[in-house]
Amino acid sequence: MIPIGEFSKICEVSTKALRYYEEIELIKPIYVHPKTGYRYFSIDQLKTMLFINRLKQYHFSLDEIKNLIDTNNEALDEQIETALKHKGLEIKRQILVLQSIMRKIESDISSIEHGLSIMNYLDNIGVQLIETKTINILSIRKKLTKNDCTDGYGKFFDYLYRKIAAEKLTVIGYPLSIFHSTEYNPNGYDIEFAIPVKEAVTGTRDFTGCLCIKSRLIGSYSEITSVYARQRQWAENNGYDLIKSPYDVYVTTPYDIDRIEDMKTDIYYPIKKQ
Amino acid sequence: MIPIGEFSKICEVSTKALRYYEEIELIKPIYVHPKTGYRYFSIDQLKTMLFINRLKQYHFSLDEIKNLIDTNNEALDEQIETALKHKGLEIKRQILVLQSIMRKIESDISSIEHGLSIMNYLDNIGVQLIETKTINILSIRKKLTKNDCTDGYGKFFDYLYRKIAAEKLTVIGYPLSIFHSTEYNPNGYDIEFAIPVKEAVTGTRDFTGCLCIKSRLIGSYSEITSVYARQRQWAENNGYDLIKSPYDVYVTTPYDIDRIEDMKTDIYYPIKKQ
DNA sequence: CTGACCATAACGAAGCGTTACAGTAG
DNA sequence: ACTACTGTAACGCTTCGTTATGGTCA
Repeated sequence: MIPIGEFSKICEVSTKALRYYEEIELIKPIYVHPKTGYRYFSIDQLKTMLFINRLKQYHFSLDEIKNLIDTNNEALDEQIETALKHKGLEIKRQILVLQSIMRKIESDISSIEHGLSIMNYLDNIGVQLIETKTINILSIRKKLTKNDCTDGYGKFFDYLYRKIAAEKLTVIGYPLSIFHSTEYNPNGYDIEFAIPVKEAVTGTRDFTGCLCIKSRLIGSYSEITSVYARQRQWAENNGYDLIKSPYDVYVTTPYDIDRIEDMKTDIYYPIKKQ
Repeated sequence: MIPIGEFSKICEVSTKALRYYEEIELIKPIYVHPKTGYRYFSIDQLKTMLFINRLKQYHFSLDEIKNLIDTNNEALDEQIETALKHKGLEIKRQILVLQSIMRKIESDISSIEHGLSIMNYLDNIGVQLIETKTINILSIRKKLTKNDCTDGYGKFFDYLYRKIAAEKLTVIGYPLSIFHSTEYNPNGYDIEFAIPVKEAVTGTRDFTGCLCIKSRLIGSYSEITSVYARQRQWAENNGYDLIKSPYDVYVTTPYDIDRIEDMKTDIYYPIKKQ
């Protein structure tokens, strides 16, 4: 029977934490004095506590840990193994994210060292006025949630390309996606994926030409907001209003190139004179 | 003049977030209608907002961002560069931590696949009873905060080794550290760093021998709690009480070996019969 | 008039740390 | 009696998301 303070020292877990763990029913003292409320733990609970510590070190949340401990001992190890593998993947993803952040930070630092402001690139985003022509496109329109987006749009284009192959259609332009919902919507996006084709068949439609501004985004798609911001600024300065459904033309795709930094996307935004 | 909803869409920042940012004075609308309270932003604020987004992506806290933005524009870029470099180091550290977690997870998974429970190693920690001899040590005693600890104890031993070299003393044993404070203390530790030497000179003292239990820790020092837990369990089972000031003897040091997994540390805990 | 947009206000979440105040073990 | 330990209770931190309720713009 070990009082809370000593238990705390052995496991290197604060008494506050131990009380909190009791509250959320993660680990309970084996005995609580009915009058004083003093908590007492057993030597055997050390093992449990060390297990909890280890999982915490692996970035498991207390809730996840609780689920792993609550499990009755049948096949516990299997569940732990599954959980560990799962967490391992999560950690790997985090590492990749951090590494990509590192690259961006380094690139920003080198910008500054070359005398450029960190947001300088914004003013360098070119904007040109262009009158697009009406083209025939094969397309599917989808309402996507945030999650769908992180997976990338590849699967939708795959679908279109399969259809093109099956029906022997003739591709006459780069793939594009048309954003029917306004740019940012926490619930999801309404996006039409399209590929220009020669033949007018079922599933194709006319994509009407109009007056647009066009900018080229080079590099990761995550910079897209900057382009929209710049276009809006340009429109304001030149007396135009942005109107419905901007669209992106993928001049290169991830299939074509190795490095995200080389990706090229043209952003078109329909406009009209104020 | 852009109302909050549109501004939100352009920057991909929720309106709730924008209102919160106003509250903490990170970015304020240029105009708030006095009667309706409607917020309006300017096109120029897009740039600021995108800058904030970027720093957020780099894991800057809103507070840090605020400080970088509040700064009057003199030498702003220099400050940003400093901040970026600093954050870069932080990210690098995080990557290292995550990578070490990955290795541990993988090792645990392989344990389980070999039919071992994940906490199995605990029962394999050996404990032996031993009567140590009194030795002469050169030592310094320090009160350390948590931060000092994460840096490692190297610098303290460096100090001792320099002294040994300067005074031409004879080393007669492995370096050790004696924990005078009880094991876990949120405010810091009271630790004595020592190296056994032959000569009795200023700065040396007798380190009195006593009855101890001894366990060997192989691998990262972060498993130390497990050893303490195991020793306590052993003591309980065998009718001993742990008494003051456990100490660690570094049989290998980081200088000697490449892989943390090969590190060997002997943990001594003085005991007495109940 | 309707629907989309905006406002304020208060609570919640994760995992404890931090007072503040008072009883208890040895 | 003294001191170190323990108890409960309540608020704080960070960054918004989530209702709930009601006014406003086109």
